[in-house]
Amino acid sequence: MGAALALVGKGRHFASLGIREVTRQAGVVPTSFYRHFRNMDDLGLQLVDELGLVLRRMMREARANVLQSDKLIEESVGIFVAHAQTNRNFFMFMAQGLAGGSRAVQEGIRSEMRFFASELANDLRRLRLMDHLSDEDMNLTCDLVVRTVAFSLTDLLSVSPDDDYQVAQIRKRTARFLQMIFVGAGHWRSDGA
Amino acid sequence: MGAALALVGKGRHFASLGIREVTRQAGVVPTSFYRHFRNMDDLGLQLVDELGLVLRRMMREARANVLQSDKLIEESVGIFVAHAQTNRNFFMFMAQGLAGGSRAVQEGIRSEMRFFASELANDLRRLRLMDHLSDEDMNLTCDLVVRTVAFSLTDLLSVSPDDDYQVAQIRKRTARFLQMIFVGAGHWRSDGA
DNA sequence: TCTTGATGTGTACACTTGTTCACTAATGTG
DNA sequence: CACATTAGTGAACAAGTGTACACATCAAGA
Repeated sequence: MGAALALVGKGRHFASLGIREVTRQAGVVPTSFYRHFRNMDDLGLQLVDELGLVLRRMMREARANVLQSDKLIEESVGIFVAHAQTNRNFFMFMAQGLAGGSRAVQEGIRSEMRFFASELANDLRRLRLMDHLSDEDMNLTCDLVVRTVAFSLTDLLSVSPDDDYQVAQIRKRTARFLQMIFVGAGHWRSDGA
Repeated sequence: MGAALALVGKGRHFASLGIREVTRQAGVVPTSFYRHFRNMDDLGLQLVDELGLVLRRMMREARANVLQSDKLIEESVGIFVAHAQTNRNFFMFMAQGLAGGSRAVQEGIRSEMRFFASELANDLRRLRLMDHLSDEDMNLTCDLVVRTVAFSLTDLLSVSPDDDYQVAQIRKRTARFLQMIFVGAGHWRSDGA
């Protein structure tokens, strides 16, 4: 799995990886592959599972560091960007899987995102933010937030992680996107405005 | 190019297509490929060009049909969904290229999206909508709108085009996303709210 | 210490792949 | 008509691919 991620990190698309290629990168003979996975799709699914863990770690850290701050959005985006950089390959895999890849992988990533959005909704409720929103509209909002961040991920991954200026630019832009969404949510009338 | 799109439409990822595979689908001998393209990346780039045409056609139709209506958002989303269905393979290719694919293809698609967003900004200015936004914030808003629609594209493409219920659901949800964004933009103070 | 389960190895096979080259059929322009 | 350009063909080659099978290594538990 590490080898596959490494190749993805080098710019290859997961869908184009072959068994031999992956095992070669792993420094292992091709037949060994079958000891762990039935095929590449299987490998992809296990990567999605592990991606789930990464996302959960990120969420935990966000929750711990963002409680008391009034700069909730900037902080959260900052944490997201930091995690995306340290787990760059994982997030590349995720971005790739959002649209392409096997049906199953795509569905897996999508479901991780749904989970993430619903956790975000819980947190906002707990912090008594956006209290006027119906449950449905709260989910709508959080879904939109998660999508926006996910899209920013593709921006982030398309620039060098060392290009501090561009990274800061993306961070700022993402934060402003979220601000605009929350302004919209703040003025949203759940009874059909 | 049609053959490549057809394969993408069948669920294969563009990045995983090979020359022989494409020519086979095209009913032509592999060597013929080189009469038209230097390699698969080249094919991808030409597809991006043609995608640009498709998007422009869509824009023209949206402009023609949406002028007088007060349901601007719903209408526009409807037109988008309709085009996404009739050019399903093209839009699949686009969705795939958003995150993966070769650097050049990705940059091409991204630049189409930027163009689209700036055209949208022009239109809104011309209709004297969101007049209080600075140029920069107008661009921000339109960029967010285009991203949101692009993400909805991935939803749309992951359900059967005949599943009218799900398609309608996605259309409604997308429209509400956009409404929320525009509510946010409407209350946005360009001097740092 | 012997057994067992998990992991890795080496060889083999039948296909598929990208690309080359010289050749042929079709097309439209002078 | 003749001619030049464009598109398609068929054979060939070295390299890479997925997968099967029998065998080797090794850690852990009895």
